[in-house]
Order: sequence, then structure tokens, then C-alpha cells
Amino acid sequence: MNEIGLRRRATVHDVARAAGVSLATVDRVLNSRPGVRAATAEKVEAAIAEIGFQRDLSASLLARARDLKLSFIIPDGSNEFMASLADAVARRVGPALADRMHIETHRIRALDADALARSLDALDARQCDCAVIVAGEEPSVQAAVDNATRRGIVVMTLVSDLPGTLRRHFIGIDNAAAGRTAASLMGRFLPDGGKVAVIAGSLHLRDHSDRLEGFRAALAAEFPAIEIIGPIEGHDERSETQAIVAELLERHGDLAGLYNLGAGNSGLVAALEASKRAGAIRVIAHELTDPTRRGLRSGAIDVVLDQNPDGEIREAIAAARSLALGSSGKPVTDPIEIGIFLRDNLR
Amino acid sequence: MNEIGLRRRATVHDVARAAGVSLATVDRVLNSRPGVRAATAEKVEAAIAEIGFQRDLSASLLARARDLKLSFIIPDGSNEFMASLADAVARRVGPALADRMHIETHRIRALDADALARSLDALDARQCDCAVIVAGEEPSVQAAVDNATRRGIVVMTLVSDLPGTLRRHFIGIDNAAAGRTAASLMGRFLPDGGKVAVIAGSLHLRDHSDRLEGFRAALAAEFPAIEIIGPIEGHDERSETQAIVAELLERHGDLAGLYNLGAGNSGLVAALEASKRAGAIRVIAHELTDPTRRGLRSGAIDVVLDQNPDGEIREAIAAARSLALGSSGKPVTDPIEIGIFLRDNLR
DNA sequence: TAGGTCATGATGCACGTACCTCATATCTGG
DNA sequence: CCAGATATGAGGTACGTGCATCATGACCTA
Repeated sequence: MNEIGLRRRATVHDVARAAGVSLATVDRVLNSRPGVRAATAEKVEAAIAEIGFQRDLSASLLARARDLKLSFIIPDGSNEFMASLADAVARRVGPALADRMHIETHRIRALDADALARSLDALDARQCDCAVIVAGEEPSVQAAVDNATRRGIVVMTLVSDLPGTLRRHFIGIDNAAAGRTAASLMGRFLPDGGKVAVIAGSLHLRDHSDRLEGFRAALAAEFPAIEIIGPIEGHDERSETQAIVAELLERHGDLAGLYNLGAGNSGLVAALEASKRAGAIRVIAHELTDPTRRGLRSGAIDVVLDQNPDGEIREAIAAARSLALGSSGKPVTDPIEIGIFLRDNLR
Repeated sequence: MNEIGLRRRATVHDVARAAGVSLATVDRVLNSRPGVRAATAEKVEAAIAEIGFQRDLSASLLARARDLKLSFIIPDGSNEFMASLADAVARRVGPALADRMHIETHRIRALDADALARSLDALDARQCDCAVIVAGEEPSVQAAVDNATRRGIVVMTLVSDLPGTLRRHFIGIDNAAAGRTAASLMGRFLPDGGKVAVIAGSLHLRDHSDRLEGFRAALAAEFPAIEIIGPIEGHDERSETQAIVAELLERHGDLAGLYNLGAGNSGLVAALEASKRAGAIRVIAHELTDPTRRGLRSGAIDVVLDQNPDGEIREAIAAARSLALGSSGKPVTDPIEIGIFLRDNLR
């Protein structure tokens, strides 16, 4: 049984009193309006820190008589995982509205850096407080991220990070750990070693390159008997991935394992089943989607590593909320966990 | 690219206009104050439904000049999972405060139904909007839940449900599915069948009985060669569980598996290690805590099924928020997923 | 029909913040 | 030392809802 705090929460009035300045000055500091001497601003900051003032987000949004505007920019195309991300966003639109958050989704051509950059450039700070993007590490995108940030838009990366840019936050799994987990499983599946082919979407995608690195490192350290073939880029595309897998199967009669660290899994399953070798090759893929579910059920895929799109969207929205009013530090977010799915624990 | 809605969100004023009544009447209906004829109330309800009015929770809390008061009632004792639940609550106290939610935690003696009932009875509706409890299915608790609900306190169950009471919501994993998953893994671990002992905390706990049922059903259906010993109740207690496991090991020299669907895992690991048979017996336990982590690392435990306490607390808080203002329907919550942990994907 | 009860309307203040205007104080440069 | 620029203060209104008060009108009953 702990005590109920009787102390009111601190308000702007308290800050003004503590700092020995007027309400107007506190307001100018809080909302970084011009016309405050540095020394005065410091007094206010000190008072804020001392009495532990936290601006009331709800009252703030109420006073502005406007909603927080959030834009998700998500790749389009045949990538089912991106579709499920978009679905997750759609499911949150309603509830978010009740918290004064207005969410819109833009779908752009997958792996088209310039389209993404244009989309970011087109965002107006008055109509968008925060942009959440799924992006690869291309210079044009990185520049657009920094530009948007300078225009006053909080940019967050989702799924795949853009370290080195002005993005305020990244939401996604630890992809190197995912790669290591895949390696650890694959190693145990193949105690005698053998050839394992690796397929990626694009090595410009940070998540893909991180997975690859983790996979390679863990295999090298723990399972040196396994030989890696690839990586080969399938551009997260159904038909391209299918062609790649078909050729791999044809060329390597002794292929023991397959790790697809990107998307395009319906192509993968199709090629495996066409070859009649489904079930004889240990296959690890990413993201629980329709094709991977079918693959698990049929036995074509052994393990799926999943990054829980609903959880990611939830965290993205929460982080956006807490970042929106210039809270300086990192937002408190639960880490996204790597889900491991076999045929038996399919949800 | 979808359109930005230009329409303002509906307010109480809009409801009043649409219903052809005054603001005061709308207020009476919304806050179920007396003095409104049934016919009038219906007009208001209809208007609310028609224009899709949703009360602004933040403005509402602001107007009341008070925080939402949330009480977590969590068992005390040597149960590490309950400790990690309490930790998860503690981590949320700060961020929740920024959303005008005041959280307090009560720890009560584990498995003491009367203590829990007293604790619920002591809650004052003016100082507690919502209670979140972890409880077994005892009549005194069920009565206390219904009582608290009638006093105007929203009661939610956490981890273990109380179907048949007036509790508004349950947050936790699908425990029958967890039991089935355990069975599915155990069956694959023991292709030749054998004796598997089952230990529970208390079969009055709905989560435990659900797991047991799922485990039994799945074994019976898929792995008839496995013989179940027990269940034996260890009351989620370290020393009692240790004694039980020690005796099981002594009595059954041919014990092939052990499923602890309750807590007390430090006792389980201690007994296994003392017997020198750790690693030779397939062991499945629940909840990722210090003892189960150690057990996974040492090989004494093969698999841990986990229910993500942080996620549960997060969902509980979100649900409390959405239920607080008498929103009639179910709150939108992400289901809590069953995490599967082996030595290699320990987080 | 007078007196009472009940349903409803009208209105105003409060909550914590944003943002505006206007007045005054303090500093700066020549 | 004064004009002009800049910094600060004072105070108001608004946001959407909760809650209180008071007035009015309808209806019932003796």
C-alpha cells in the first residue's frame, strides 16, 4: 500500500513562480518563441528541471485545437509484410483519433529511393508533425530525412534504421540478433554442415544487411561446417525470388538449407514445392504472413522469425506522441521482440 | 495518399444541436446524472450514434482536474513472475502520469483469497477508477469483484481470468493454447513416449487449470504414448516445488519429462541439479525470470513459455484508459502473445 | 387552483496550455 | 542621455468537458 500523492502536478504557473518570471515568458521558452534572453531562458529551464514540470500533452493539444498529424510512408508492391504493416496502421486510425492523433498512410513504390525522398520533401510541417518511414540507406533519402527534420518534422524510421541521419528514433527489432538466431537454429538443424543459400531483398536495406551480418558472424563462430552461398538479391519480389530459388535448387543438388532474410516468400514456397524438395531442405524465413503461414503448415518452411507489425505500429504511435512536443530525450518504448514461429505455435 | 479530414470532430455542442436538446441535458445523459426522461435520453443517444460523437478523454480528465486512478493488486511472495509484473507496473508509473493516470500497486499475500477480497472491498470508487487484479477462482474474490463493480469501479483481470463475474476485461495469454504448445513440444521431444510429470501452482488459478486442460487434450490427441503423472500443486512456492520435484525424481527413475505450468522454478531447477539428472529430462516451464533463464542456460530447462509482463501491463493501462469513461464495448487491445524461449533466443 | 415535484434550459467557471495584444521595463548604440 | 530596439509582464480568449446554480415550464395531486 503506497501513499496517494496529494501534491498537484506542476503547471506552467508553478514554473513561472519558481523561475521568478511571468507566464508569458515561460510560454515563450516552452514553445521556443523569440524574444527571450539566453539568461532568462536558462532560469526557466532550471525551474522546469527543479520542480519537475511536465507539460500536459492533452491540454496542450486541446489548446491548439488541433490533432497531432502523423504520416506513415510504407512501401507498396507485392511485399506482404508491408501490407500487414499498413493494415496495422489502419487498425489504429480510429483509436488514435480519440487521442487527438490524425494518422494518414502513403504507399510508395518499393525500393524507390527517389519516390520516398519526394514524398518526404512534400510534407508540410504545418500539416505533419511526424513522419514514420520504412527506408533503405540511399543518399537521397538520407538527405530528405535531414531536410524534413530541419523543417520541424520529427522523422522516425521503422523496420529498417537510418543511422547517421537526423531521424529521432528507430522502431524495429534488433536485426543482427535476428540473423544470429537464424544461424543458431540453422546450425542445430544441420549438425553435419552443408550448403546454405542466403537470399536478401536489397543490401541497401539496413535491416537486411544487419541480418546478414549477424547470420554470417554466428555461423562462422559456432558452425564452421556450414558453407554460405550468396547472398543473392531478390528485391523482395515474388517472381524474382521464385526464379532465384529455382535456379539455386537446380544448380546445387546438395543444398541443405535456405535462409531468406527478405520478403518474396510466396515465390520461395512456390519454387520449393515445384522442385519436390520442399521438406528436405531446412528453410528459415522472415515475417508471419499468408505465404509463410502456408509454408509452415505444408512443411516447406521450418521456422519463421517475426517482428510483430502491430506492436511496431503501436510503439511508433506512442513514440510520436511523446516526441511531438519536443521532449528532448528518447521516448520510453518497449523493445520489439523477435517472435519465433514453428508449425505448432502459429497464431 | 488519402484525404485529410477537414471536418471538426464532433463535440457535446454538436450532440445537443443534433438531438434538439440543451447542453445541460447532453451532459446529464453522458455522465448518467439523474433528471432525464427515458425518451429524452434516447434522443441524445441516437444523436451521439448518428454523428459519431466520441467524448474527448483528455478534455474530460482535464475538466475534472483529476487523474485516472488505477490500482494494481499483485500477489507477493517468492513468485518471480509476480515480481516482474510489479516491476513492469513501476516502470509505467512515470509515463502514465504524463497521461493523467495515477497508478498505485498493492502487494498481497499470494493465494490468499480473503486478503484479496478485503483489498478489493477497501477500494473507494472516488479514489480508484479501475482495479487490475491477479486472482484465483475463489467465491470470496468473485463476490468482491462483483461488489467493486457495483460500486462503480472497473475491474479487470490480469494473467488469470474470472469468467462469470462482472469483471470488464481480461488481459493475458490464451492459456489453453500455451498448454497445447507445451504438449506439442514435449511430444516431439519424446518420440518414444514415457512419463511426464505435471506441476501446477494451484488449480484454483484459472490460468493453471486452462494450461493443464490444453496440455492434457493435446497430448491425448497427438501423443498417446505419453503418460501424465499428477498434477501436483506446488503453490507457486520455491521450497514446496523443490520438495515435490525431488520426490518425483526419486520415485520415478524413468521420468522422461516435466512440465511446470506454475511458478516456483528456482525450486525446480535446484531439485533437478541436485539429482544430477538435469539435462536428461525434458523440462518445460513458464515465464522468463531469473531462475528460468539460469535453467535455460545450464540446460536444466529446455523451453520456457513466456507471457511478456511488460506487454500485459501496457495493455492493462491502455484498456483501463479506454474503459474509464464508460465506453460500453470491449476495448481494442493487442492480444498478448505466447513467447517461446530456448537457450538460443534468450533476450 | 395553489403548491409541489420533476424535466429541461441557460449560463458561468474551472481545468492546463496556446496564442494574441498591449503596455512597460531594460538594454544598446551613437 | 535619448531614441529605438528588445525583453518582459499583464491579461484576455479559446479549446472540450465537468459540474454547479438558477430559472422556467410541464405535470401531478390534494
